[in-house]
Amino acid sequence: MTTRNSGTAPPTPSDPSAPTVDPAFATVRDRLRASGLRWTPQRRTILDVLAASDGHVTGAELVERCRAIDPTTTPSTVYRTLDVLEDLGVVRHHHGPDGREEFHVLPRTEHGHLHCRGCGQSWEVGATEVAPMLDALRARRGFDADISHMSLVGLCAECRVAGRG
Amino acid sequence: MTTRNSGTAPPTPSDPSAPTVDPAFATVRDRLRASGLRWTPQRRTILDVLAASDGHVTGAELVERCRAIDPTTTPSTVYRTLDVLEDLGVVRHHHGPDGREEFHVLPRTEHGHLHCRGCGQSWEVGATEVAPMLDALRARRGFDADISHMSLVGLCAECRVAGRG
DNA sequence: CCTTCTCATGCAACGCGTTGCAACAGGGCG
DNA sequence: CGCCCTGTTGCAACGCGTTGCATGAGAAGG
Repeated sequence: MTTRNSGTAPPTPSDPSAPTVDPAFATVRDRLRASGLRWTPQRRTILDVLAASDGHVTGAELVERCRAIDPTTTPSTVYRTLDVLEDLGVVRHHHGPDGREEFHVLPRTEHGHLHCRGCGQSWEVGATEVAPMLDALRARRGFDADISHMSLVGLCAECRVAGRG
Repeated sequence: MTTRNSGTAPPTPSDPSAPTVDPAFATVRDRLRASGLRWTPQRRTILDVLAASDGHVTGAELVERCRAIDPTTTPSTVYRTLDVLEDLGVVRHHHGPDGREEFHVLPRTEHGHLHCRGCGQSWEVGATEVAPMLDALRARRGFDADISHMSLVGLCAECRVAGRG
């Protein structure tokens, strides 16, 4: 294992050869340690992959990209690390229309997801847009729904007009 | 297999030795044929299982129950038949908190689902309860969400008080 | 009853994700 | 520096669900 000391230097974002990294990633190492957890080469690989990803990525895609960096990558390690990172708030996951996992990196704002079963496209839906329903559920049932895990399947405007679905 | 007759029984117990079957199941055979599809022993097995189920059942459970009737049952046949039956409206499926399939037999009214990640319980949520959100989505985005596929994960009142999750 | 057209079945293999377990390795501490 | 504790990894096996393909069997028509 190459145990070099690159990448995670807190005070100096001035290495011109290194890609610019979101500061949120830089703290992960310390946040792990602060919880008694470990910083390992495998976790660094996954963090690198996440830093280079945006939007929605499936679990399988992440595994594949990790393997591109380190061919010895194992699925179980990736999925277990993703669980840990979700606890830290680095990623959020929900389930696509087929039940497969989709991960969202560093969500700036809480949001849910819409998936069109006609064209397969998907959209984000902001917290404010579903707030009335969430409030209603909380008021009537005391149920506090996690919007970032929400995934609605249906038909988009285009596909409705086109008569798909 | 205790085949009890449920509350609102229509008055036609023609064959006393045969279990009383919900009339909705009786039409399945003809509706299949009307679509150029076939009525097979395997499909009959699955229909029998469904008729004896209520509430939410996972795919694996259905496979297992079919095997109890006919040990030669194959998963692929069961899942493919469930797809067909979903087209006919006999079942509806959604994905549980872990992404696994859950089937709902003969839904009387459209409804979505709430799953508590604290205690694992789940509840149905009626169409009217989420109608405002659906209307808003349709109005603002033209997106027509399928409520019966909706599955919200969160914390129920009890678990919130207990500080779980 | 037999033919024929097509749908359905079973099998085997696959894909995604999870789990139990033994071995490994961070990293705090003396 | 080296020990030790405990979190982490990799492996192998599993569970759920899907898919491609060759074979089997509904059911309509002669």
